Amino acid sequence: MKHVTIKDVASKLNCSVSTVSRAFNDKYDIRPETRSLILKTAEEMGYRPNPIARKLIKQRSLNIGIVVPEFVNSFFPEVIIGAQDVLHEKGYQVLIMQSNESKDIEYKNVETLVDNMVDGILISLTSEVTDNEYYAKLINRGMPLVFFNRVLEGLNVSRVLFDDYKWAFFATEHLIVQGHRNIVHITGPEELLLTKERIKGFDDAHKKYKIAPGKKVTCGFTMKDGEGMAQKMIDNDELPKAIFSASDLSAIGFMKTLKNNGIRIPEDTAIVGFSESRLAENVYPPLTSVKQPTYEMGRTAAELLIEQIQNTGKFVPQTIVLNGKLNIRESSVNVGA
Amino acid sequence: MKHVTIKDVASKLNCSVSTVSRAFNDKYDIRPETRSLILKTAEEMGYRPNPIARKLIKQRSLNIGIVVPEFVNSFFPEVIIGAQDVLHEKGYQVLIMQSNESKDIEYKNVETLVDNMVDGILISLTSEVTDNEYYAKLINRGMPLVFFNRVLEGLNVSRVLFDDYKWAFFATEHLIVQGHRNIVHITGPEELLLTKERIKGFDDAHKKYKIAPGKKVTCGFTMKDGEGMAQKMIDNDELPKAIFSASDLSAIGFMKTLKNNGIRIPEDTAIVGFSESRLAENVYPPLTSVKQPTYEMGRTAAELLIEQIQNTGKFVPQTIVLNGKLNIRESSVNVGA
DNA sequence: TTGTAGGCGTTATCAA
DNA sequence: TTGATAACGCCTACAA
Repeated sequence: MKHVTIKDVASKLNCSVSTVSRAFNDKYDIRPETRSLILKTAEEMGYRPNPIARKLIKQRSLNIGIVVPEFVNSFFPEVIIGAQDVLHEKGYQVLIMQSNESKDIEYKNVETLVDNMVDGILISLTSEVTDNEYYAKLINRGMPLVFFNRVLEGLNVSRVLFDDYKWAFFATEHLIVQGHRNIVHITGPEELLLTKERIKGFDDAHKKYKIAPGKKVTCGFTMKDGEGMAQKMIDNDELPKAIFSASDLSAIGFMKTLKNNGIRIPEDTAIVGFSESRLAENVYPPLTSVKQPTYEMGRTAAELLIEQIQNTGKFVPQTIVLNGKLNIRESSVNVGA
Repeated sequence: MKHVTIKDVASKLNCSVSTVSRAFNDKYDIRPETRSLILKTAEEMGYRPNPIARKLIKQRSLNIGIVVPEFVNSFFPEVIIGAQDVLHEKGYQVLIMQSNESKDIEYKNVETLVDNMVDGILISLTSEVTDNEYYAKLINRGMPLVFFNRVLEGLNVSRVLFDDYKWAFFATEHLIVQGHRNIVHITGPEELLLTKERIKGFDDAHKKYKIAPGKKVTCGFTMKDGEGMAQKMIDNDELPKAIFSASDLSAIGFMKTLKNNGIRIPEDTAIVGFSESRLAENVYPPLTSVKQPTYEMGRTAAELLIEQIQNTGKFVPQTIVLNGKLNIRESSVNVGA
């Protein structure tokens, strides 16, 4: 497509390109009448300064990139909306990229954003990313970066995360208080820090009540993953009395298979999910789940990033831990006892 | 952040920038050894051609923009994944923007993409966009464009949409066949073409069975919208025997209020949704809904766009209508009769 | 096979 | 207050 350029405007008005440029850059060394004439003419001609050329010379874009591992769950979209609200307000445009849980795509996404000279990046990692090297390099090159939700350790970078340990602890404790002694934790991908934190919370809750540690099984975050896990347990005849799942979707998939097999929830098996989605309160039976402050996570990450961009050099990375809430519903309430 | 440039590489190797450039552009007028030496050195130095500069000179970016009105529903994310699969394969990077159902943000998003010199745009409109003017201009300027799902009429542009008329007809017919004669259609925002099509389908199904036309009430696409609508009907004592809702979310919100008021589904009021979300089969009772081919919609739109980009000028815009499926579940099956 | 130079659309520096 | 000109990083005739 064709762009009207600064030259077109200049030649139409018989003035130099620098004058036109000045009119658009709010410098004061230009006569007001000239300025308004230029602006008017440019408007008529449909001229808009080309930000590509501008980027090239200014080395900044007023664009921010957001990279998420997936957005089939409502979790990331909600975070993005929070971030977007802050960034738009500050005059930034937001470019979103999703990595489909693939490390290769994630790296490509980041490169694309770097190539497009975004001023900063908000990122949540795919589960395939386990080592620091790539991002250490990026940070070293001076790209303002904030990790959220799925983060790495050992990097000098800001992070916004959820207190996975604490809420896994509470979720487990809730099941224990309901009288359960045979709880299985369906974890997320083992590489994720949040998985490790949730496992720790799960174990410590057992310790507090002096119960033998519950079993852990690794599982993905999708509904299909949950369905498969349930089927496996049923087939092996090792379905526990209670399940604490690291994701709502896998919990709901799990429930689905149980229901199809005539197993009652919570009477036969109680279930607690994590990372509340809109699904939780609408499935049957309604699912007990840990609610995370998604919108706030996006806002916080965005604010941190902007602060960093505005204070390059003297900015000290921080880690902000957000709080949550356990929504108790029928899927875990011991109606029998 | 600092970029290694072509000059750095050239001076390191004591050659000219054009030689380096050539090495990266796979032209054959370069000695293989020179080429591989340059590539190797560049790699070591961390040089990557700056696509901003490249865009400026080539006037193309290998980037495609996708603009969606929202992505809280899983509908648009699924479409995006379909489009992304095609585009990645063709070597394009995908920039996603969401408009939050606001016309202003939508236009800004489009401008940002144009400014970033994307090679084409896939777009689904916010409900606030009702006139052609803005997009007519964009098309006129030569930006390759494909509308999907939420489209405009009267523009010379490719469109991928769903046969809303047909499936609204079938959904309604299903309720009629179940014996219902008092069906209310909860529509989407009136401005949307798809809303009009669904209303037409709803009415024509009534005609076919020679039943007096059912009532229509306008409503948003969110769960809250559905909840409010149900409450209003209950308060006014005008709850019908059957509901055909233009969105799963509003249908589910509707169900929620009904359940809270002790109204049985489908015995007291039967419900059919539209645009199947993952929720449909997991809520209680499971919701009858029209399933749309989201992933395929994304693929098709992307393919159309690429075709258009590759044949600028001689490309003839097409409208592709995709098929769907009615998933019949408990929420609408007449158990009483 | 390689180098030189002009240009993509801007902004910034210096003269005028 | 305005204009010429050199960047920004790259590509591509054209010349060597």
